[in-house]
Amino acid sequence: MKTAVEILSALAEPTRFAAMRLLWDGREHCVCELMRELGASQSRMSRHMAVLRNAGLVIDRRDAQWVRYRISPDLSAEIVALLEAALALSGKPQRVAA
Amino acid sequence: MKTAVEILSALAEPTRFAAMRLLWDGREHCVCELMRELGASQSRMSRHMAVLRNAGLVIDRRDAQWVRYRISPDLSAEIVALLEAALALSGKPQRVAA
DNA sequence: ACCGTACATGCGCAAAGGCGCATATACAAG
DNA sequence: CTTGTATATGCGCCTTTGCGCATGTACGGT
Repeated sequence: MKTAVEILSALAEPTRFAAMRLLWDGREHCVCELMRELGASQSRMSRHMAVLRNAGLVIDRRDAQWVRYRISPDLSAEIVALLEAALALSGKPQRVAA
Repeated sequence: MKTAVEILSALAEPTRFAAMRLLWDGREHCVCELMRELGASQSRMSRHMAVLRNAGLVIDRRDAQWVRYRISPDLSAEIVALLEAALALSGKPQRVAA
């Protein structure tokens, strides 16, 4: 059982959030691709993906040398709504209250 | 301008998240009330509220000895959607992917 | 068997975050 | 002006977190 705070913590990091954005296309992405796209080192990317996996947000699958990550197919509707809201937010940084 | 990660970071802490839940009724709440409800010390509560304020999620108003906090009235629809999704999540902890 | 690619992880370090304690500030009341 | 209540903040401490480096592991190809 993952709490809301656990989910939010997993998302509250730039590299992880960017990875979720990339994975949000629903397709599989290997770590090497995420590394390249996000300009992250190998160990760094691997650890961040482990955090997202532990949060239940993504799943991984071994495919030959590669490990393919994708958005967990078992996400609840509530979590999907949270992710959609967060990703919608990222495009347009918010003006602070007047 | 607040980024999605900044918003998520502000929410990714149990006391702050709980405070947002309390404030979500739209009314004003003084720090002393939040302290009592959440079982937090005075300095702790004060600092957490400062984080939420800096994230643009709440605003404060001095009223005699008290400082009344409330949800910022200037939240974008996107942030409101994020908060609603997060708060909806908190009631029902999520089962991890099978 | 050896090598190359892809990924995970132990280790140590440095930075950030959360906390308590004490103190400072703001305000009301007497 | 002093006292009491409410809130903010400087300071130091400790824990957590993110990172690089090196190494371990998994797999395919030769």
